[in-house]
Amino acid sequence: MFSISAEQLSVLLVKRPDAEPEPYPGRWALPGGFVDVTQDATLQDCAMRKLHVKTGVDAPYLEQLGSWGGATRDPRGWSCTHAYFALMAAPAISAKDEGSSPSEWVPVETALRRRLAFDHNAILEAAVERLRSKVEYTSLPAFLLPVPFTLPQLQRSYETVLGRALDKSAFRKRMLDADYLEEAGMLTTDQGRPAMGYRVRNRERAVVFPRGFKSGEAPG
Amino acid sequence: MFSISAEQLSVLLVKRPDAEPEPYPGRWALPGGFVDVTQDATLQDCAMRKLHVKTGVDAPYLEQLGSWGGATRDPRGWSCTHAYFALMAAPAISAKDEGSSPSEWVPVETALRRRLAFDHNAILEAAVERLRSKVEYTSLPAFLLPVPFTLPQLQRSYETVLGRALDKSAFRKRMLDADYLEEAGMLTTDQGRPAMGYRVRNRERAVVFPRGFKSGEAPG
DNA sequence: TCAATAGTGTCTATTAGACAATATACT
DNA sequence: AGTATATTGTCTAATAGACACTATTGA
Repeated sequence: MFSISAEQLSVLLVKRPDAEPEPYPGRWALPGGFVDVTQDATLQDCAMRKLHVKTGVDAPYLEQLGSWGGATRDPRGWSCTHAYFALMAAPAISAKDEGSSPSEWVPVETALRRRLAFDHNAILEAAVERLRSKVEYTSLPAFLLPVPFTLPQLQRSYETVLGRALDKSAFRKRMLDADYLEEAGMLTTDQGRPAMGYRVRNRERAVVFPRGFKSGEAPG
Repeated sequence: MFSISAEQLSVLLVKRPDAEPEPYPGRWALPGGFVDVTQDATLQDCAMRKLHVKTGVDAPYLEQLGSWGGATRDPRGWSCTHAYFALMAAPAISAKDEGSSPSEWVPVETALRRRLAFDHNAILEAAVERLRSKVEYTSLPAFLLPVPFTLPQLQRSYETVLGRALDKSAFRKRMLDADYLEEAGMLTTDQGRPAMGYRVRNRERAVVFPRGFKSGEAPG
């Protein structure tokens, strides 16, 4: 689960219980859990359920990332995990409001420097790589903003994920030419001229642009 | 497992046993099977093993496609499958040389019209869609050819997958500018001028071009 | 010499980006 | 007015595609 927190691309981590029978006690991990065959009709349903429990968010952008399976990734034996990645607006309140287990939004660079539970470092790396590469040629960063948002805010969202500046004029042309945004009234900001607010027309799927940004990495 | 057979993008199908205890007896299905935790260290290893058993091919292009899990996809109960797709050169001999179970290379359009076992129609659709969309901006069709191959052959491979003609000059510029091919001596053909043979430098991963072909669908 | 295919050259329309200029808010 | 930000316009360099042309083989 990704969001922009403190001007940085951040990921939600949960702390594993300290109790010994569980593997990796006390370690930070990506949110997850076991499929419950009594309530999860599909893998996607399971991911949605976990996500709702953790964040209260109902309809984020959700995409299957991949599956990791093998003999050594869990000390309890051969196991397989199904990773999804979700994009959502920065939560107003910190994620810790559940009494259950501690969780926090951590900038991805920080998270990757920690030794996460299981093979979650590898999974997070893959997720960040996929996100960064898709941001070069899709509208994904729009899902990291609360609606409505302005084009300058959207541009900052792109720049935050990509870690480099983009040209304003070219950026606006790309977004408006793709015709995936609809106007949602003027928004006044703290300072300066107000800007048009937008929302994405179809929150189910991202828009794909015909090419990436200049000198941008190509999709993987 | 995809290949080009009879000038068409084709997929390997296997016939399920007629014995009743097995679900979907006698139906055509995508090749697959259960993970064997005693010999498959990872999911990827398992996919490689299945592929080798079915086709004898050792090092094709292999990519994880996605996972399908749910309560209704297998009559025996909640199940999860991990789909990979492989690209390989057209096998000289038909795939049926195993005495085990009947299998055949079928053009994808034909295969999709059949009622395959399980949810394999959906999986095959996803695979074809992924392949077609990635062909717009990657070097994937190079893996569908025996090496060495000529640029005209490579172009036909692209055109076969995409189902439309490409401009020769632009195509050659794209391939050679990407610098992912190395020369492998002249090849004489049945008729006309001989052509330079090429092989891909790195068979592990596909090359990504900075943009798609004109009017091509964008990557998904 | 002809048919067939491989390979190259030229021109043009498109467009992403650089960057300057203008517009609109608040103080 | 002056500052800060949003939005638009102009110019240019890069390039993909259209298409004509040349090159090299065998019959």
